[in-house]
Amino acid sequence: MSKTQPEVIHGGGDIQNTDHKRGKKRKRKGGDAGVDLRKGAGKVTKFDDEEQPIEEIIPSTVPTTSTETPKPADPGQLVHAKYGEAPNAEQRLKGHQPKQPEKQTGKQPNHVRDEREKQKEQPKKVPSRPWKTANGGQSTYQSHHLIKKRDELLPKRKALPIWPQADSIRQRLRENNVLVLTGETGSGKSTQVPQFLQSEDWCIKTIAITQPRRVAAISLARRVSEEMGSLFGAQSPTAKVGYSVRFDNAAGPNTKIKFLTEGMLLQEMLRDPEMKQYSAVVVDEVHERSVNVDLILGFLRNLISKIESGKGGRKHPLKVVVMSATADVEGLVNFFAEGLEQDQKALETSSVPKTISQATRDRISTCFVEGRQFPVKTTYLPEPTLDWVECALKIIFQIHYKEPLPGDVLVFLTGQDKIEALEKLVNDYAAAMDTGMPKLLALPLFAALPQQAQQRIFQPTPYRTRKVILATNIAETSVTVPGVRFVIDCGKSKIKQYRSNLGLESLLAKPISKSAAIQRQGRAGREAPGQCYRLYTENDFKALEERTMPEILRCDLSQSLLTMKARGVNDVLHFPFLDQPPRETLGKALMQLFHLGALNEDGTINDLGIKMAKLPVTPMLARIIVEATNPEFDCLLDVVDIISALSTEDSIFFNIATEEKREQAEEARRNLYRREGDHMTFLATVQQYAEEQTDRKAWCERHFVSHRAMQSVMNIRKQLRQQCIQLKLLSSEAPTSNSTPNTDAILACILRGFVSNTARLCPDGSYKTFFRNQLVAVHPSSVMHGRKIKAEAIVFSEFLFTNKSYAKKVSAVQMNWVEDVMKEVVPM
DNA sequence: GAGCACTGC
Repeated sequence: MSKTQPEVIHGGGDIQNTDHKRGKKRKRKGGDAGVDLRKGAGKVTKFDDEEQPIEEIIPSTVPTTSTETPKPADPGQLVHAKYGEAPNAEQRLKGHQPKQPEKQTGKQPNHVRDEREKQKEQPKKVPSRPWKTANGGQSTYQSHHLIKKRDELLPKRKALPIWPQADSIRQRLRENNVLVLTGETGSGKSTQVPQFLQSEDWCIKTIAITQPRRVAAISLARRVSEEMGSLFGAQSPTAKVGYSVRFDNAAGPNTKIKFLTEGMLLQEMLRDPEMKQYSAVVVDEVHERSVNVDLILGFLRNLISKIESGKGGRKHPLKVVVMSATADVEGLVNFFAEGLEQDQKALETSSVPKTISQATRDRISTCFVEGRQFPVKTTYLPEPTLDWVECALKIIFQIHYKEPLPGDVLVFLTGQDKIEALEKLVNDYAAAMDTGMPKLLALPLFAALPQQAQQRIFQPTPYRTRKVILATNIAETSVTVPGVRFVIDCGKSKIKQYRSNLGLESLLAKPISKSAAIQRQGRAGREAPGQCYRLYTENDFKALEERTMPEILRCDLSQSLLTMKARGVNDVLHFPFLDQPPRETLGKALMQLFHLGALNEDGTINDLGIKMAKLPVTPMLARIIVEATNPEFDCLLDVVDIISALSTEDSIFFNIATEEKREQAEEARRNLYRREGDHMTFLATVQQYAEEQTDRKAWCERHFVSHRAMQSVMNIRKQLRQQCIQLKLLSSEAPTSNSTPNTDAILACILRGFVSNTARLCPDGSYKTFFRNQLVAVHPSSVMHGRKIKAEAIVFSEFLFTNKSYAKKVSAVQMNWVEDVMKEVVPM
């Protein structure tokens, strides 16, 4: 048996997985030969040692704590897969979402439905009649395979902490419509709760279960379909388990359990406010408090109040399960109870009732499930330190000298600069270690790191080596690092905060919250008892905030408010927010929407606003798209290309580490760079990439452009074009690429969306914003950075404060253009 | 001369 998790997690046996395994086998055979997996690439030997136990590979001289090592197939660990560990690996290796077979939307023949009904009565029975697969044949074999897998998984499911509570959970939801379920990490709640509910009498429609991240939605869906012995997603229209994430909808007419990202559920709520296609909505990972989760909870609270007071148009029940890892049960119960109480007292009264009666509170069920976590011993610094990089270095070596192998170290740092600094230090000191010592392998981990480098944390630790993973808070939620027994926590993380009065985002290292510190600490106890070193004093810990400030209190609300308005929530000031954003922030966001032309003077949404809300981009970018359809400008396709590039998360022009490489890259990118600025540079890049028909990957390599980013750009571009056709902004005829882009028209449109992000050149060569006269520097990542001849005015699509105010994604404009748009937007 | 982490019709 292998002790590594990724293999345990998928086992689905598709080609990617097999490759993944092979890669690791080679690696393991290579043993202490080195770290670089790619060395052996291509030379596939034999794989008959597939099941060779790790003990036979690692000589017995290596100190192990094998008695503490949990069973590799621990279902508790499998649940963690939703944090994206293995599928993340798989997916990121591919560079984009796994391609699903063509969606099959054909109507279900009656016999299939009958099968479904039968199965519902006797969930353990196998459908006697194998379904037809797209390629025919194989289905019987496949069905046996699925059932075998399902039966194998059943004992593991039964061992999950949540299993004994199944009846209790079902009972509580029969009594009440809302259940608040606190399930610690490893309890199995995400995979089991939907399965507990699917055979209930009230459950005649689909169960939706939301996830903050795409990979989590997909990997959970795969896991649950295996546990149910069902096909998965788009494999067959009869599949009972599906998922829906951006660019990839794998749910069909027979989907009983559907995992979706929070954003997708919100979009569905726009089309179907009463959620008639669902019998239950399970909101998972509520403790992460994403903006989307807050909106979903507000909408659900309104909907439940409406249903319970008999006003809804729904014909069948709707059950809501709110699942959280931390125990803020009280807050969530009160939140929903308040909705019920308020409804009884007639919705007109806007004042929130101060007291909630016990009777109302009893209408919200609660449930607590313990997790599966090993104890973690925590150590604090006796005195505070300023240099925690140095401090982390000492502790790493202290652990390495004192503690037996295996046991990797995970260090939480704030950002790339600190990670790279510490990486260098660890490597330098490790090189000077006594040759008799086990080796140390420092592995950086942050989102901007190329995928291949990120994958290294999943490769098995080489012989007589201890991994030291140096990570940002990507390792807190998104990536589960296997093999960690020691955590070092610097107590800080970089947080993005939007200041609506300045229209500026800041990205600064701030102290983390207690719950984040506990989350980090817990990463040491996933596989065995662990240790956590906090690089601050116990008093510092006690002084931390209890919870991380929810995102909704620190982000630009204009997009959320536009979504709400489009869904018919006009009075956004009285929307039930779990945490009420300051009135001023709401007001600023409303003003912004008004200036963008999305709202009427009375604050109601207009046709333009409805169109903007339907575009999957920020309101500013949506306004630019609509502006481009103005006959005066007529540059929609070019603008869509630019917006696609602006809205991809990873940068198209990745950073280059060494000086000589950088010069090489500048040279290679020269025919992409445009003197008009970043936006026209993006346009040239997208268009040249799109024109490349033979080998786009090679094109990217030649131009030092990120292929992964460009694939994502093309996905967004396709989606935006489709949406433009639906909104009748674009005629459906095949779009033809323009001869020469009309720069002036394009920049005029960009100006319309970003009037407030404009600055003029001052005599001393600096830029100051038009509105607030605030000093702003052109970011070094811009093609406009360091120009000798400076533009008289600039427009920028990002405004960020780190060590000073930076304009990112900048274009040169003429002073009178800015004045013209300003007159139009804010008539004086 | 610099880059916390997610996500959507």
